[in-house]
Order: sequence, then structure tokens, then C-alpha cells
Amino acid sequence: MGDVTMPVFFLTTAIPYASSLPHVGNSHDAVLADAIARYRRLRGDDVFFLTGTDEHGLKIQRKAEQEGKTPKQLADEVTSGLKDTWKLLNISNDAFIRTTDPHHVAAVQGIFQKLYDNGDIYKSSYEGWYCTPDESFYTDSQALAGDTPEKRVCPDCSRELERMAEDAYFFRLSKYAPALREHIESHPDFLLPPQRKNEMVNNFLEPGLQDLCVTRSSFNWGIPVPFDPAHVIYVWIDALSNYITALGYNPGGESGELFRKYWPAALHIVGKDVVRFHFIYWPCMLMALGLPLYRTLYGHGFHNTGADKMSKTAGNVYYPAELAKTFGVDGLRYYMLREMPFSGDNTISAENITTRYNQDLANDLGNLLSRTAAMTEKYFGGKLTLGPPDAEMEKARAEAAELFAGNMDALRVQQALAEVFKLVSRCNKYIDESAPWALAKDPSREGELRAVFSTLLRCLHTAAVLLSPVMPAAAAAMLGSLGLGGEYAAWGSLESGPRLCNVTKTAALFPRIMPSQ
RNA sequence: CGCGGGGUGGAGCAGUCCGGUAGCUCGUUGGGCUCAUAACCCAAAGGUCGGUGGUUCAAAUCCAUCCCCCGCAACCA
Repeated sequence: MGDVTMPVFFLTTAIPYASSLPHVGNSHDAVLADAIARYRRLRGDDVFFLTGTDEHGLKIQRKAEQEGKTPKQLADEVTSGLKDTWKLLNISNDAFIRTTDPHHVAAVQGIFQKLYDNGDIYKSSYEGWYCTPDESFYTDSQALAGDTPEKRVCPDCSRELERMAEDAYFFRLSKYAPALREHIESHPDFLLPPQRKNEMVNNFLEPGLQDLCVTRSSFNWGIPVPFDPAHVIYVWIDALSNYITALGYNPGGESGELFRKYWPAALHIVGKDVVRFHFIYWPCMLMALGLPLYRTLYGHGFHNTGADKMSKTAGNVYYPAELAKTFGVDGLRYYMLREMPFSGDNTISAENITTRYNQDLANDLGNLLSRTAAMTEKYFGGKLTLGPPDAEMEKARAEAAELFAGNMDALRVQQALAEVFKLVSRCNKYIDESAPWALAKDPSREGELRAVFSTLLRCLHTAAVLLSPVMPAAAAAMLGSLGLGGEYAAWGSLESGPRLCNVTKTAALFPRIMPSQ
């Protein structure tokens, strides 16, 4: 990452299942990927940012039946709501793929056909525990123990399961396991954080891969197998291949321009729960298609709610729209990224969000802008031609930018943000140390006063640029308050800094929230 | 003996690879400032770093063993 010879960057999120609207937990993909996409663009990379929805499968078919809709109607509704949520969250994706898009459907059928023609897909039979009333299969580990050792019950409806077999198509996962292992060993960035690698290798690759069942015939809401329409292509091939079908991959001929340009420069951002599919199934599929493998997969952690998982029944679900009402979109984006460790989970709570918001955004950053703007207006009438800054502060400013960039390059967004707020805190301290209100009373010290504000305005400009990938609207408002035009939103403006600021004190950037509420 | 992560002042975490004054944020207490969003700055109190044993001049950090919590455990995105 950060390789200047490879400025092309293809960023993706996992495509959420279009059965219900995303809460904060399953919005993390999009927010994280968006921050990285914006950061890469800021650094001058050629970025293509893709997200979308997975719209096939039994769950959607069932739910649609219950609601008296067609599966497509339901998927349309959910996808529309999800797009609204992404819009609210200011997600800057370049494309949005739906697995029901005709070009995706056609490409998936082509992929399936190609794998079949090459002998990597074959027909066999799938055996599992079947729930007749529910019409669905469960694996050994999913099926719950029954009254006697031989019996199993349905995890969904608790009725007894039957051992059944049905015809199905299988993908030769086992064939590609050795090549995958080799690739993993020679590409340390293939999976991040690195400790997840052991988990995957020890649990799945080490014991040996079984071939993967890639079709279903127990439901029909899916892409039909082109030469055997009684079977539909299951989620693995359907959903995973979105990353290349969206770029115009053509299994039967020449692929589109986007594909030729952006593949395989992919950074896949996914939740840790789906790392396995992306780390094992997806590369094997790519190898079978004769395609190069993606560059990096990052499996982030979860926003948990205390001891419980986020769930509707527990009443502890946080939805982005609700939180954004209180904390603003940027406040929410900041919280989500600031509290999520590079490897590990976050515990989300109303108190936690409020504290982080008030402390970092209202008290430290917002108030720094506020007090700086107020004094610049008071002492300089708002207009200041910047002179030389304080040397020590200048060092801190340069260091913040450098450490921010290093951490962002390594996808350590939490630490990157911490570096910016170190600078912000340093600025607040600097104001106290230099006591500009005292300098202002003594006309002979005007030079010192000018240096103090030259320093502060330079630092605020830097903070705005660094924070812009995470808080785009707030960063723009900061630049606006400093009277700086669009050219100062660029990364390249950090080195020289602004020459002239025309500062206006604006309404509080992040109004403080009373915790009692 | 399945795999992985974790147990550090009241809360949340860093430090553990490469042993050597236990650090950060919040909270609490005292002080300072008055430019600012009752914000900002300084200081103090508070921890036998899960237990036990070992290596060492020295262990949160290395070794052994035990206890507790949380994920994953293959077709549930």
C-alpha cells in the first residue's frame, strides 16, 4: 500500500444482504471503505470504490412471501433504503452493484459455465439435515441435538430434521488449496490483520478443504444454472463475483475497460465474519478463472453492544439515521472509526459515543476552531497574512501529517485519527502557554501575536485536510471558517500551508451534547 | 488437550515481539486562565499488571502450569 508505482486502487465493501436495513454494525464496511477511498483520492490515487447489495437467496424469498411481495419487490425496497442510508452517511462510492442487475446475472452464468467447462464444477449430491416444513438444509454443526444421539432438530423451528440428499453442483475447492497456501505465504498483506491468517490456515486449510456446494434446488430465487435451470447458483459464486462483474469482467471474451484498469488492485473491506469466504473461496474461484488474486483483504471487527450482540429483540440496535440526528453524520463517522481498533471489536453505548463526541469534537477540535476564530477576528479583524510559525509547533504539525499518512496507509484509521487529535490538543495547550489575550494588550508584542495565530491557523488547516476523509462536511466547514478555498483542501497544500486567512467565526462545528439527556 | 483473541488504578484501552522508573482517554479532587462550545491548561489521589511456580541482578513483558471471559469451528454474509 502507498506504493507510488501503483496509484490505481479498487476499494470494495462486502455487499450486504438485502433483507433488512443496515444498523451501525453493518454500516462499518461502508464508512471505513469510504474514509480510505477519500484518503486515497486525497493522496492522488486513481480510486474506484464499489459497494452494492446481495439480493438472492432463501431468506429474501421467504420474507417476501410473508409480506405478500415478490422477492424482487422486497429487494428493491431494501436496496433503496440502503442507498438512502449510504447517502446519508456520505458514502462516495463510484458504482453500486445489485446481484439482480442483468449484466451481473449474465456474467455469473458465464462464470459458472466456464468453471463447468473447465471441469472445476461437477454434479454430485449434497447431504445434510433437512427440515421438511421449512424446506431448508442444515449442516451438522447447525443442526441442534435431539432427544437421542441420532436425532437432530431444526435450529429455526425446533422440529425434527431428516437426513436427506439432493443433486447439486460442486466447485473443486480442494484442487486449489495448495496454490492458495503458497500465495498466502508469499503475500503477507493478503489478509489483514495478520493474526487472522493463523485462524484461517489452522482451521480450514490445514485440515484440508472439501469441495464446495455451489447450487441449490430447494428454492428458486437466484440465478439459474444456465444448462440445468432446476438449480440456482448459490451465494458463493453469485455474491463474491460481484467484485469483477461490476468492473465488466467477461468470462467469455475481452473484459471491459474498468476491469482491465482496476483488477487486481483490490482492497476488499469486509467484516470478520465473512473473512473465510473472501480468503478461501474467492481466491480459489479467481484461480479457477485464470485471474490474478486481489491485493489485500481486511477483516474489521464489530461494534458490539455491551455483553449482548446488537439485535432487535434485545432493543440495543443503533441505526445510523438515529445517531446522526444527535451526533451529526460526521460525528457518527468519526465515532465509528475512532473507536474501532485495527484488530478487535468496539463496545458501543450511548455514553461512549457522547463522551467521545464531546471530548474530541466539541471540546477539543470545535472549541479550538471557535477560540482561534474569535481571537483572529478580535485582534486582526479576521484577516491575517501568515508569518513564520512557532518552530516546535511546526514540528508537531509535520509529524501529525506524517504519522496520519503512515497509519492510513496501513489501514490503522484509529491511530491515524489519534495523531490528528494529538495535534489539536497540543494547539489548545499552546494557546494557554502563549496567552494571546495578554500579548494583545501590549502593542510592542504584535509580532509575537501574529506568530501565535500563524501557527494556530496553519495547524487548523492541517487538521481540516487530515480529517477530511473521515469528516468531509466538517472539514469543509473548517476551511470555510478559515476563509480558505478549494485549493487548500488538497494534500499538497499541507507543506506550504495557507498564506492568507480570512477568518469568520461560525456556529459551533460540533455543538456540545448534554449527557443528562 | 480443536483454533484464535483477551484478563493492566472506578470505566475503556496502550505497553508484552526486542525484560530495567506502569502510560493514555474518561471519571474524581485541588489549582490556573478568561480567548473559547460552563470549553481550555496544570497538578494530585487511585494499580501487589487474573492465580501459582520458575529463569534473571531485574518480569506486565521470557518459561511452565492453572482459572475466567469472548469469538470461530466450513457451506448461517
